[in-house]
Amino acid sequence: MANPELIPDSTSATALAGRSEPRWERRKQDRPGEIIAAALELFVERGYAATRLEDVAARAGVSKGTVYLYFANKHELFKSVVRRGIVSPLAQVNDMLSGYRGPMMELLRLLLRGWWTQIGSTQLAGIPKLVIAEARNFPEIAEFYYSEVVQPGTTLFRRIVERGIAEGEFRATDPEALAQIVMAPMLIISLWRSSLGAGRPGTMNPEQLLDTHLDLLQSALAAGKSGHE
Amino acid sequence: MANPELIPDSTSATALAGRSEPRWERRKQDRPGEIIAAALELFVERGYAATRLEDVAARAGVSKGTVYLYFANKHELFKSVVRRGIVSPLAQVNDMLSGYRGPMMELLRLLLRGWWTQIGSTQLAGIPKLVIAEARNFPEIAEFYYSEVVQPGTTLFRRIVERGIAEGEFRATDPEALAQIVMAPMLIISLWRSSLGAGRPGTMNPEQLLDTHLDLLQSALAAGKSGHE
Amino acid sequence: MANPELIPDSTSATALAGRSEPRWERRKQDRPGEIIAAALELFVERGYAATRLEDVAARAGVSKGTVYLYFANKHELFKSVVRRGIVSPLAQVNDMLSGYRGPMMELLRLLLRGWWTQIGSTQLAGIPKLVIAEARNFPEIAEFYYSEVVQPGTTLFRRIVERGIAEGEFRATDPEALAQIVMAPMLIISLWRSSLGAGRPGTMNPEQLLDTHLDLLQSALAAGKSGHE
Amino acid sequence: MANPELIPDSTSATALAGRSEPRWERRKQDRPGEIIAAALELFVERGYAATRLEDVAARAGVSKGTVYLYFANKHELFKSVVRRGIVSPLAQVNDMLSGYRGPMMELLRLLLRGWWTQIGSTQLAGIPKLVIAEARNFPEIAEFYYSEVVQPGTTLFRRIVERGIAEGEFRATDPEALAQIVMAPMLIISLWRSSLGAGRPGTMNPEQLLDTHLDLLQSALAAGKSGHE
DNA sequence: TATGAATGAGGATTCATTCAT
DNA sequence: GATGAATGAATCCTCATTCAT
Repeated sequence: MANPELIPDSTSATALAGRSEPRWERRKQDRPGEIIAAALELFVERGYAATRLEDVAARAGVSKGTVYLYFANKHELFKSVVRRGIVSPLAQVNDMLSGYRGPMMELLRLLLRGWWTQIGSTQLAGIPKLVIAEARNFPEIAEFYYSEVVQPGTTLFRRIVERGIAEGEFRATDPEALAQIVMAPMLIISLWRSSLGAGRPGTMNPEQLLDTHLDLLQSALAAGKSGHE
Repeated sequence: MANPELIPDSTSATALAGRSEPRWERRKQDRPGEIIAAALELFVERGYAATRLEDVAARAGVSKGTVYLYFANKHELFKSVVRRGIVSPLAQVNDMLSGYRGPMMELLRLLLRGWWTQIGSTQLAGIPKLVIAEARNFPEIAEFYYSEVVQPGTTLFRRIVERGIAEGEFRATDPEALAQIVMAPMLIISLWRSSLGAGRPGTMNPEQLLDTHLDLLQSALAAGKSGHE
Repeated sequence: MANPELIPDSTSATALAGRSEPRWERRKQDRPGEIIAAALELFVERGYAATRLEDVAARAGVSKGTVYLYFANKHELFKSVVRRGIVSPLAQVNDMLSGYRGPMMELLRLLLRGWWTQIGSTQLAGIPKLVIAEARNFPEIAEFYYSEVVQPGTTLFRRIVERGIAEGEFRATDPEALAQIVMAPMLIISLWRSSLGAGRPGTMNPEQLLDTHLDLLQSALAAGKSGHE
Repeated sequence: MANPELIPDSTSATALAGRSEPRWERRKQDRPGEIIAAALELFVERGYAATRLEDVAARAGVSKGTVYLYFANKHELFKSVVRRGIVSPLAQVNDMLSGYRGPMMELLRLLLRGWWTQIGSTQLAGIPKLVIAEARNFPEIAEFYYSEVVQPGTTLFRRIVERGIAEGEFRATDPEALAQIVMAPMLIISLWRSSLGAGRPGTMNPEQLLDTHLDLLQSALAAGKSGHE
């Protein structure tokens, strides 16, 4: 049996264009893709255990048995949902990075804003909630997410910060903690949109939040250079 | 039947003293308290659905039937766990605030460090994960958490910021977004400790993270004052 | 959890008395015993897979869930049925043997007739069919039955035969094959009664069959002594 | 639709020659024959319910749908397997009998040894286990097996015995019981080979068993003539 | 109060069967 | 004829909940 969730997305030329559609659009006859999309919605809405396979099937427009045609069991379906939900964002980020030249602060701005248009505003924003909620019950997923998202993400931002410091753009600060602080608002936005904020539109303005966050970072990192001299 | 989870915690004189024990310690023969404590552990570890009442009973050292003596059903037990997990932190925060006089930046430092010793480093840090994971299935809990924690918390920090700006301590910034940014690392720490980071000690240094966060805030908010003049 | 099927039958003073009741009668409140008895009937009637746990529960007069209170799953219930169905006959046989003194031919007669009254004419006669039908799917049961019934049984009869030969009562014959031949009619009777013959009363006369078998054995083994001289 | 299982086997000239190949060899493109052969193996190995049609199809080298091209459903496939497994042996026996002249004891020896080479040592030996295990769930098969195998077989051996007695070759004995005793070892061998003994090569020596059986019969029946006079 | 045996609704999973291609 | 994707009835099993003691 083929592992449909591992089929890489063909291309991503438009990655920086700001489309809000997920990269892995539902193609005609892409049964596993349709099932994963339906499962993502329901898992995010209700959580793993409260999601019945029958509902996933119904939302995907197939029968219960069809789900088992493509996924060995609920556990595997969940893992496929998360894997695909991780693979796709990673590709987006790589797109954002490729060939960047310029100030580090500008890169941070590009990444956070790109994250919002490519990921944060899409269904993919539901993945962190899923992973956080089920990490204890899915050690494999936790390990996967840690090594494929958390670590690379932290490393990415740490390197940007380190480069900024090295080039005199930023003042000296603990890079590890700084990287975590830079990423924090993205997590807050994801979680809010897929959890408490789900029924409360207007309670959070993600773009405003990200912009304020970037402004503060710029001030803090620039200020440090002269302010402490 | 009494609602044990609503019994207020006796006193809180030692709130700022830095104890790491939860305020609602298990008293002798405090059956409901023991059950709630056991339930909190298991709910955080496994999630709501994956936690069996039988295991809660076993961990509390009582029988399955006894749980139903104090809680109408699993739903109510969960709500009691979260309510008590919220009531307690709120009391702590109020303690931290009462009678503060001094610079706002110092108050922020006091609050975040106090949060770590009083809440973040205790079992109570598991509550946010619970609420985030089950918000969709427990609208009542979501509403409760939103109105009792999120809104008051945001308001609290917003007012501090506004006062800091008014008094010339901070530069002008969007207070709502800033409040969310100030709180973000506390959420990140809570979630990390109760989810992905559970089996990965040493991957996060909360106190370092909070300190760096506070330093950046200080730089950013102070920098602004002159930087934009 | 206690292993109810391993609780030894209290006594067996009446072992040779020819009761047709199973030794492990259903005691008041012996839930597991009642469930095993019901399961034995249904497994023999329909086979393992075609027996629904719900039907077992219904025949035992309990609910579905109660079955799982005493047996981890269908597999374990089946194993318990077979184990108890083996333990009991073994005790019977030991009773028949204890303290026997006399001619070996008489012992064979005693064993086969005792088998009929104690086992062959009771529900226990259904066990061999179960084991034969499911041996491939239950290697553990197969191993258990082989080492606890087939081997000891063959050894028992082989020793009787060998002793008969040594004492000049029987003529020399291959003891292993002879033991299998001596036992064969018991298996034929068991299988007939629990399978093809179930709806065909009168098609087999087990006592007549055993008597004829014993007569033939007597003739064959005695004849040999002089016939080959 | 043709009933492929009723197509008679072409010839049987070599019936007494001792081939160990089944008579109904798989001919080129004999789809139903291939499916039945695969089904026989799996039914014997696992039992009726535990055999999945998909596995039968796979072993026969066809697709699941193809099975339904030739057999209305699983039930019918099973009946076809058993019918063909019965038709074939019956033809073998008839071959063994045709034109026999000589002592009855010699005929018994011929039949039992012929049974071993033609049936007992082949896959056909699995049929009795199948029939015994599923008799209750397949009354039609039970009836068929009873009327086509058990009754004719018993009648055959009864007549041989009666003739032996009438001609003074054997001593007087209950012919019905005797017939059953004569046949018993064949059943024991079949069941052993297809069940408990499947993973235990060397635990039974069928030819030795049959020879000992025949020797005992000869002694018993001959001895009787003079021994009881 | 406290217990734990008993219940049965709910949901994951299997697999015989169908049918469009 | 042949295929195998799709279906959904059937059944195992879990666990929240009840209640007699």
